[in-house]
Amino acid sequence: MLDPRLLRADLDQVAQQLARRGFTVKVQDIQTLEERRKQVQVRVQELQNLRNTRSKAIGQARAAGQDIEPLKAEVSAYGEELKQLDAELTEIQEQMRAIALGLPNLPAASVPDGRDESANREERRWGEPPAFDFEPRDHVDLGVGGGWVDFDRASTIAAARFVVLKGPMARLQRALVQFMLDIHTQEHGYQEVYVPYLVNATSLEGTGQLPKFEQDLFKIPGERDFYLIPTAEVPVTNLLRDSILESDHLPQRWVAHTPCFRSEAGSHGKDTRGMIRQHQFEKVELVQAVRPEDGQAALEQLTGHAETILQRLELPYRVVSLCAGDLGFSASKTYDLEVWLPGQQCYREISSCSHFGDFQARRLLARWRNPETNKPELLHTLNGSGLAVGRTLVALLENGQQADGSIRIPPALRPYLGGLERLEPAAA
RNA sequence: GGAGAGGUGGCAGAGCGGUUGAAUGCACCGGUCUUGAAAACCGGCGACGGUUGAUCCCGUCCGUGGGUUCGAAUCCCACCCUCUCCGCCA
Repeated sequence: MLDPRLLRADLDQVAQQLARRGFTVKVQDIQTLEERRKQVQVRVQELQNLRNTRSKAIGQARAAGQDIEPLKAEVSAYGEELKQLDAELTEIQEQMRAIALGLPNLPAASVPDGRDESANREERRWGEPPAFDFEPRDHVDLGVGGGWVDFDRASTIAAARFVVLKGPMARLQRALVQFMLDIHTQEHGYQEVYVPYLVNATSLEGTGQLPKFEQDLFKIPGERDFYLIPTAEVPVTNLLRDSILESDHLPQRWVAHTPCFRSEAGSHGKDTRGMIRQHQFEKVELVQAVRPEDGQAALEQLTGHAETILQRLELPYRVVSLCAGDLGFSASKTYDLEVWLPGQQCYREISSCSHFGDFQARRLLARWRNPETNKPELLHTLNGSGLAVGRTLVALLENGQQADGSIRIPPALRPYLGGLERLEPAAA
């Protein structure tokens, strides 16, 4: 959520910045509503003040043994107008909140202009795409051919966009999770957390998935509705909700491994082949809460933490700065890490690292006590995948493939696989 | 699932329906004392919003939402959460 004071004080400026995203702010509607809000609120507070002071007078008059009936009649008379205006004020405030919840974050100044991903800016590349002296296959051919991956069975168990991993592939996934968690906890200073995979609507509103993007989520209806988490960002960032952290507890760094569930509504026909876009996938997520002045440096650092994983796995990648039009709803700046996939002959997103400024913190009421003012102030939050495990499997398969269909395991991962150097296809 | 207890400021914890936004303690901030620190003492210290150049001031907030009343932290109803005991159970 944006600062409501900024919305009141400089709405045109907000509209201008959001236009960079291709988002149109209904400036006139908001201003009209705001004027009415002010008018009604002033009158409501006036009436409340009258009621309070006159009610106190009743208490005093009664204590003094005076007749309080006339006073009671007077105060009752305020009741009707107050009740009506108060209801209107509540209504206006709810409308305002609904509007505010629907406004995306302001793009940071360093975010490039542009409407869609074609305008994203490549920042740097790491590693060389491998050269093959044979026609490289994609992960579906390799995985199914090796007897490690079964899409057909998954679709009979659940539906399309699910997968069954078998034998060494299931083990490889488990190894990757351990590998990533070990690096982030032991080398990068993150605390590992285990969190709920079902969350309530309030948590999703806090991080920005609700109210606008309900169609992207799996909902579990019941006496109380729950949602399957689309990313660990939701439960982990909500560790901060309604709290005030002491400054010596900052920065706060958490890492969590969770499954992620996405409905992928609206992406029909997109990436239907393979494990790139699934309803369920594993991810290791990094989350940080920092002092506002540290946010920018923290984004660079967090992105570097995710890059470390790719480097240790010897996977070639590039870093892309998302343009304003391609930014996620809550993000003010995002770097995507894109891994090279020989099967598709292109770079594909494997991690997304974002800085949210105080956008999430305001929704979450996530604060820290600034020692300089001794007042609670909003934190800045960040997160990034470190990495998406399913896509890491894809990348390892495609980049490590050999002419005979076996897969080379990068040395850094071997200790997690009992020293295994290659995945050998199951005998046909 | 059954029975009971409870949800109050950063934390702990008081609070006969009427000058209680809320005692007290801890923490925190400022000061006195001290070579320095600690201790002791003095003073300050909730959040959010409106208004303001900044104060003052005003309003709202005692789990959430309703209700009773001239007036609710305090009474009533519903819901949520926590704890204890019993049952069941990975």
